[in-house]
Amino acid sequence: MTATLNEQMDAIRQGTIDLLPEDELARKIENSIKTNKPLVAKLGCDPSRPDLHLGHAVVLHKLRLFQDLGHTAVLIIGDFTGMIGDPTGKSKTRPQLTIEETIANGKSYLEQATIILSENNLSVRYNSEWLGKMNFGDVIRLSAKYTVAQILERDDFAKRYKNGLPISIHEFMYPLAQAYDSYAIDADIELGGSDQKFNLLVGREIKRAYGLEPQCILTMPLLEGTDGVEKMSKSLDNYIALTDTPKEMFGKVMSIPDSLLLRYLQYAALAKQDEVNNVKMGLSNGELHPRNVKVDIAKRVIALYHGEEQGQQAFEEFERIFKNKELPDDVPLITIKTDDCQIKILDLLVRVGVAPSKKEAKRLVEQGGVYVDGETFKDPMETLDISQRRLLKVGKRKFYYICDLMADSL
RNA sequence: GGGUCGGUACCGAAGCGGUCAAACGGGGCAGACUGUAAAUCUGCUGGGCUCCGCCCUACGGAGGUUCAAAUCCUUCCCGGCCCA
Repeated sequence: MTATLNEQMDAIRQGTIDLLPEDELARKIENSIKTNKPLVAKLGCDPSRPDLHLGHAVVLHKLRLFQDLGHTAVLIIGDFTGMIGDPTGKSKTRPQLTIEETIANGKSYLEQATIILSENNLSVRYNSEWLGKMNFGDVIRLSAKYTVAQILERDDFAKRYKNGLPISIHEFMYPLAQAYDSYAIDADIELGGSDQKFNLLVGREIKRAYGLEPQCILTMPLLEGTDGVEKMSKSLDNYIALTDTPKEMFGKVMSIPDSLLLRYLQYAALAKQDEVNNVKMGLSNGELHPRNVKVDIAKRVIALYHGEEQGQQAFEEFERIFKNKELPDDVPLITIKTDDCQIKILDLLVRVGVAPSKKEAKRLVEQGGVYVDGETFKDPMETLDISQRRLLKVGKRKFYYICDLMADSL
């Protein structure tokens, strides 16, 4: 542990929304330096959605920082709480998962999380380990430590209650269960998205109620998804997954609205505050072009997860397709079995999978979104000869080579 | 337990016997434009066919009334609110 108290605090503070209470954390760090004992930094994760994206990455990178500062990261896989389903930010009750599902998801979560986290000072715990052992009496004792009024302070509960939407009792238990995790591992600080603030604070209270030193809390902003409005989430399909290919990442970053540039620069590309300020100035005085800034962000995001070279390649491919309107470098070849190398264009679109039904295929054609060998294909009733390889393009970015199965093998 | 209101397409939300595959908004898709897969504008948005037309499925579930039901009746399931 080489970083001084101030260095640590400065690094930790970067980009946070809440860091509470700061002086308490400073004391903990001071003590940790003195006694040479690492702090326990906790991050709980909900394995109901096992696909990690850049939104999750914001907090994970912060947890990584704690590791880099010599502290211990404890990742709690909420296999037990997954069965409750965290209601945070939801206007609806979440579906509950079975134990088997949460375990499988938890495993996949861990694999992805370690793309960012170091494996060295990482401890992974499943909260069924302690929550699963509690009996009804334990649960009642836990719930006795919090009041309905306190629980209802939480914004989404309050809103739902006011709007006459259902809240199940078990949802009240979620924050308590999460808080109990903090007690179980004796966390010094818990990280989370800004929507987790309430849950994290419950962790403070519960630890105190059980006679331990309260935890500090740290929240990071919720990164907006590629639509620019909603927070990034899989269910809204506006996410950039950690496991997306470089090309996908590049395209998705390029599709964010200009208004999100600085957010992504800071939280997806992990630029430091002064660089963010410089870019902000550059954009407003016209020195920097938004498109180029976006390209830079895209490259840096890819570099984080796939390496710099991949970033450059993805960039070149993007230029090729969208600027020069050329072909991507890996157009898939799809072979189709026909009797006479003739196929109706509608059938073809359904077979290839670009349209779920013939109706939709028809619409695509009628709207001029289907091209064969570079020419717009206008008649939905027409038949295509595929005795030779044909290039099918649907919309702006879906490319396929189509060929009859028999012809291709010749 | 009683009363009352409600459950409509991917989501929100109109419709309350025929003119309803269902207004409107969001989302999604396609096109135009552009500096980008930004923004803006336009169109489309249940499925099948012998495709300017016809047919099938669909308005919480199951029955029923009617020439005709998302719309009326019965019953069941689910939810909100009020009373107990």
